[in-house]
Amino acid sequence: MTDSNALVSAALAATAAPAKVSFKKQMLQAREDAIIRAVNLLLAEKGFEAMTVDEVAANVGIAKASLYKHFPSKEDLAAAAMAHLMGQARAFLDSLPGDMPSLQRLRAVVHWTMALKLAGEMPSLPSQNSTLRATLVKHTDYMDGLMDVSDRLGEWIEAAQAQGLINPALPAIAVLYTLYARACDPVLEFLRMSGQHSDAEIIELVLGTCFDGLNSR
Amino acid sequence: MTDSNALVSAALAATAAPAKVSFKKQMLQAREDAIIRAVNLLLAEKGFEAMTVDEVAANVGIAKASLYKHFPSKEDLAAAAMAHLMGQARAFLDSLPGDMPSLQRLRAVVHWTMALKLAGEMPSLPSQNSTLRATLVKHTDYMDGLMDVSDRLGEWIEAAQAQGLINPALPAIAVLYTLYARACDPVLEFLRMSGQHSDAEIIELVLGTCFDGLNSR
DNA sequence: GTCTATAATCAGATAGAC
DNA sequence: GTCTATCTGATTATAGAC
Repeated sequence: MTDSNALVSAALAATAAPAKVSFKKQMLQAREDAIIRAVNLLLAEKGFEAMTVDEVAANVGIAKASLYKHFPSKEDLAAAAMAHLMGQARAFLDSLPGDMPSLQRLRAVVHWTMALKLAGEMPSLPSQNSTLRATLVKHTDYMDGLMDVSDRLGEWIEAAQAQGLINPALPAIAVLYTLYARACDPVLEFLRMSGQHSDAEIIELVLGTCFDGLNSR
Repeated sequence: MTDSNALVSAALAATAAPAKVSFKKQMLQAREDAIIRAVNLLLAEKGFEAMTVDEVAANVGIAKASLYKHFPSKEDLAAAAMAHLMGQARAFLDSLPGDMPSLQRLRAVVHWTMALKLAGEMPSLPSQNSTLRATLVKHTDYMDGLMDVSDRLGEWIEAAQAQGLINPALPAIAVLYTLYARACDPVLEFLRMSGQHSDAEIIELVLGTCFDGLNSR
């Protein structure tokens, strides 16, 4: 090996070594993204209990043991999917025009969650499973995202109440919970199963009953 | 054995035999009622998937094998609980005063279902489980009850729409599904967990958002 | 890190004595 | 019909070679 080759090697090492690490990290991240996508779809389709780790591995196209190298438990798979969902939600909140009124923002968010659910991309978790809850509250990415989203929605709710557009007699926390609950509303699937309406019509219907109620105005 | 004893025996047989069958049937029915009560509570507390047949047997105080003499599968346990719920619902519908306006009837029904849920007596089933669905649709008691309840609620909905009290632009089926969905609304548990309101206040809150919406009126 | 193979556990359902 | 004991299958998780 000549001196010039040595120099070239050194130069390559200086640049390629970090580049190779980055590439490996990219591959790792890409695989984990694929896993999370698969988990998300399965959670939306059949829920946490009915989803099996074998299915996840099969859908991703890797062995189950490889899955456990990335995520230490089934609960962590679900937590990662929920954290990803929170990331999507924050991105959507960011995408709303700066001059959009608070009430319209809230409607837009609920519209987005309903569309996600009808698209089969809204993961649903049991609210009673205690080991799952424990994993979720320890997942800082998820919890940070959830709190950020809640804070921002809470501000919009209070602003809309101050404008007299949302019923000021309702506790803001009750409004927030109602919005979250509408993201998982089974009425969406029921109406789709009835086969009488398009997805867009279903969303308008349920969005309308959420904000305007069943009674006439 | 004397003739008189024979006569007594015959008389006892004529009366006691049917009485004994009735008694046995009563005991059987009482035990099955106890089973259904236990299933109902467990379904309300942890849902179908998390409920185990061992738990049901333990709560009733009998062996698991005995349980399977009464009900052939876990799905049939859930179906029996749902049929029982439909029976309760029909009794409640019957109990409403004959002169009560349609809209008030609907509100009363939703109030009743929410109270049941907060009391921990509203069984909740996954809407995706296909083998469970198959068992449910084959259970004629349950299906008859469900259809009767739906028919009667449907009439009240259309009457309230004809009076202009419920939004006539909404398909009646969408209103019906919404009322059913509010019986399982997770907002009830969320609000209770927040610890800020009494059960009565929670029901009024959620009942209000259901019929009046989140927006101001 | 990925794989095959396997451990360990749990839950639904049943056999067979009484 | 009720019991104890067991079967059967599915599922989470891991060991160990490469």
